[in-house]
Amino acid sequence: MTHSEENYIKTIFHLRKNGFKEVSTNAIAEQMDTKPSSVTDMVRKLSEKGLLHYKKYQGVKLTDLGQTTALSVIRKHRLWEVFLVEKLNFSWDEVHEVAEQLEHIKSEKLIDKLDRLLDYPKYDPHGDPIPDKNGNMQQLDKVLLSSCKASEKGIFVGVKNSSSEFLKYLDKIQLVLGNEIEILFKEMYDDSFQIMANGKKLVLSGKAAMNIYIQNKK
Amino acid sequence: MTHSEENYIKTIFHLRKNGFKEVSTNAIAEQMDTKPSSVTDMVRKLSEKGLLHYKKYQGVKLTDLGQTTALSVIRKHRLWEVFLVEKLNFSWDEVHEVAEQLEHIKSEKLIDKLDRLLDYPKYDPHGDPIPDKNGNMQQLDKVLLSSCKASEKGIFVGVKNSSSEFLKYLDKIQLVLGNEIEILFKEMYDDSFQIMANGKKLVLSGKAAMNIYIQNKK
DNA sequence: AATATTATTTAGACAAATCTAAAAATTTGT
DNA sequence: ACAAATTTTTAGATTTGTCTAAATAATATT
Repeated sequence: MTHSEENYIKTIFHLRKNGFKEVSTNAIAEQMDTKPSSVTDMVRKLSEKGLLHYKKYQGVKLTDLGQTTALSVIRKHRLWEVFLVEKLNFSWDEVHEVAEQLEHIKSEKLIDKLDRLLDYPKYDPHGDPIPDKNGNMQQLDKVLLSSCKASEKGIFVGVKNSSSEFLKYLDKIQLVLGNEIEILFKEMYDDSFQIMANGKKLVLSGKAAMNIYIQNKK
Repeated sequence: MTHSEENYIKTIFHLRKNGFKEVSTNAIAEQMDTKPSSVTDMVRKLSEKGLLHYKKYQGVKLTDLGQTTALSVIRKHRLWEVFLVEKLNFSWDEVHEVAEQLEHIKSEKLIDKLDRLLDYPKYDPHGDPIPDKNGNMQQLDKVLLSSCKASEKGIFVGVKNSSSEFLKYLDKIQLVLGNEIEILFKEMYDDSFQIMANGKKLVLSGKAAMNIYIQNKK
């Protein structure tokens, strides 16, 4: 598989996960910053290779082989991200770009050994689950902060958007994965939140709250 | 720079080092397992990019920019090899292929941090020197075992040929980088050597002796 | 020095991944 | 339900890196 093919498969996997049944040509094109006509060509090729189901005008769906392939690439990406943060002291907003390259290195032995070096991590630096060798991953039942009500408590376990700007913003306000969060107040006017985290009071905009996952405590 | 371009530059650097003034089209083609006509095309392109000097029918020579580029790729390759052996417990005969892929990852920060993680190694697992950020490397004044005479002593500091077969052979006879070697006898009939290494007597063929570098003790 | 051999380049083609522009199919709106 | 808007596909072109086959230049041989 080429880098490009792997990127298509990975993108289709992510798009499908985000609630689409069949993934449309335009959606793929937009996500990958390419033209719909290019997507049609590639999708046809991937279909011939048995990685996805494709019928003209009807979008695509990964086959089992396609799923497996996607999970393998995602596993590599996330393991490399952990390596970059844990072993090389990258900050969590710097790792994505480099991991995009590293995920295409072909060596099963390399990934197995990397996994062992990192002590078989279950989550990447952004809280996303890392598939194991068989493609199984441990998904926390997390909810968006924006969907929570006043007085609820939880633990900050992930971000929805991993853009560098958002991650740097979280660094600045010292909100760190694993922090306990208590919702003090929700402002209905603009959907902003007052929370207590890490012993400090914080105000989060509605936009920020829509990108923070917390694991609810009952 | 593309992977392919980097591979050409690296190959040309190595060929030139091995005693050629101008590197010929055919030599490059043979080394890279491609056709001379492909080399001509690529060499023309690299010349336009200012990485090497090229005049028709007269072979090529790297420019300063080309040298620098080659050393940068070689630095990455060798650092990754150290990482694979030291941190992931690869054996020295398994690292080359994976490092061939990793050497093309583009991130200066990554390499700087990897260098630090490994504590700024000066040599790779085969004894080859690792260029620093400025392209400087510490070349030992080593000689081939095959060029030595009886009673000479030295330290095994490198291999000329890093083929997997040769490296596995050395593993089998337990000859390890850093071992002290004493030449007991050179058999003129077939250029084989009797040596003492590691407290053990070994017989090395002329072929093996031509691929073992030792640092002479005066 | 003329000829044979070898090395190198040129010309034209191909596969991969992309693009633009136009055509066709599907979906939407009234 | 039919026209309008949108989505998707097709057709043809481009770039990169490669190839084969033929032509040309350089080198070696006698």
